[in-house]
Amino acid sequence: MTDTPVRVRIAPSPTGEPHVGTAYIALFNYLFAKKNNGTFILRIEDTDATRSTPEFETKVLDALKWCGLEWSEGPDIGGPYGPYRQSDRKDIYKPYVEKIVAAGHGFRCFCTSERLTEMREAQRAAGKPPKYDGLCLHLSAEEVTRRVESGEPHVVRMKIPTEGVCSFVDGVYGPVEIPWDAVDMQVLLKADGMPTYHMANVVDDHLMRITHVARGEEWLSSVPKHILLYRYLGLEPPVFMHLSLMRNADKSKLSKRKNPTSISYYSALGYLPEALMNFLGLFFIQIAEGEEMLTMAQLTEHFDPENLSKAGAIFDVQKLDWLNGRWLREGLSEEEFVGRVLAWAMENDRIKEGLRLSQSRISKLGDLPDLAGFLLKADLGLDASSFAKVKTAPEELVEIFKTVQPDLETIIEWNAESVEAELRASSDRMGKKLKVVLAPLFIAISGSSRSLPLFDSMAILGRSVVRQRLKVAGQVVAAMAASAGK
RNA sequence: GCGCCCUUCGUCUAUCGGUUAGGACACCAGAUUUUCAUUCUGGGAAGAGGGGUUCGACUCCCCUAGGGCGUACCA
Repeated sequence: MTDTPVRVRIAPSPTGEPHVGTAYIALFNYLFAKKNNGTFILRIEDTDATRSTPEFETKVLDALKWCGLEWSEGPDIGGPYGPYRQSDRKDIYKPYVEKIVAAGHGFRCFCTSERLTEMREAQRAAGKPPKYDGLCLHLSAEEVTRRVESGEPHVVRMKIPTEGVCSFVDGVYGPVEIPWDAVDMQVLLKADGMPTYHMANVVDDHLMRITHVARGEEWLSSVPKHILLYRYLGLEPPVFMHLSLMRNADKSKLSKRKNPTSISYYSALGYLPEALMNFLGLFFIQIAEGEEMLTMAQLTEHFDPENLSKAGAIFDVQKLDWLNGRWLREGLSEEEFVGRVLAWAMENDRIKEGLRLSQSRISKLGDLPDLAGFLLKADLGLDASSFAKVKTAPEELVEIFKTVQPDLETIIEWNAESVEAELRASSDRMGKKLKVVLAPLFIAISGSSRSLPLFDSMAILGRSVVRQRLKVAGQVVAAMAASAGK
């Protein structure tokens, strides 16, 4: 397209467990860079100060490294256009925002979030699309100055054309037209002084010389805002490429509630990064017939962003399993296989912790697999008989699982103490004895009623594995209740 | 609700107006294997519906239906 060197980026937000969707977009960018002799960079988008944490940032970096997606510039290794963490770039955005305001393309808005919420509710009730009503659009310069100087909290919004359409060509979707009327006066600078995604993204992509922006389909409808920002700033926009999202079995956007979505879940279960990348990469190449087991180099070779499917693909674990099996038996030598297994078992001190907790509970080493084997298992094989020893009624078990699952999601830092605290609180809220709540959880997590301490086990397994086990157990229990009710 | 997008076997897809609509995963059957797995062979399985355009539509156009995303001082 141009002869400027290709530069692409993955720009994750450290607000949760690293998501396979992030790996999917990262892989696309990585392959795009490789294919075009370009540069792949990593930028952390932590402008949401309330949700971003350094712990998640570390996890994101580790997860992408595990995937084998190495970046040439990033917060950990630096580079010529740093810093690569948006919270460290706070001061960089200010002049750009000021430029937009000075040129009359943006304005300060003093509306409270309460007023905005009411406004949107009223609009919705009236059957109108919720949009900023422009209350602060025509404040006099004097009033704005006065209120700013008095320290009144405010944001900066961008102005949007009142008529016409925004036409652009997406690298994947082709020509797209979105009426300006459908675009809201987006906040660019938040009251806390941080830019919003839209502002930071445009400025950083420009400053970091990004030539192609490949990201998820959920951004497609934001493109008009971004194009407008480039125009306001007198900058040339990059090529936009939007990738269809991976879906749950019911076609909704892949979500942790319905599917394991954490990269760490797949590594914890013993999927090979080669297989995961192979699986995800298959969405970016078009193979009519022929070999589907492909290395990163082969994926690069076949990579073809011109003919991507625009329909979101369902995350098919069975195909992943097949590929992973082939990588295990065909992709590794015997020595490599042994090495991988050992490394996997030792990951995150799983074995070490498991052994520590087992020492006082066994009479011979051979008891270990029965006692602690669940720490390594991919599938516990639970069914109704697994809960035979629990005297609690199935309906009550259903209630317990239904309550505990969302409660555990609220935990910020996942460890034995926080899990214990949450489960105690959860039991109290249900008005049940801790024992009653914990007994079925033991089985859900370990597959047995005799096992290692629950809280420690849950901490060792990690939240994504625990989430999946509770989900599976919840389904078993629901089926029990259903058949008991008949 | 409004805006944008999407629609071939259960799933991922090939087909770029003329094919018995091909492949892969999954599934079923058979063979090999002391068991199991692997491997091999075979099988069932698809163009959402309705209108056009055309000698001819999965393929181009329109409508309907279904689905997805967006609609935040979240990204």
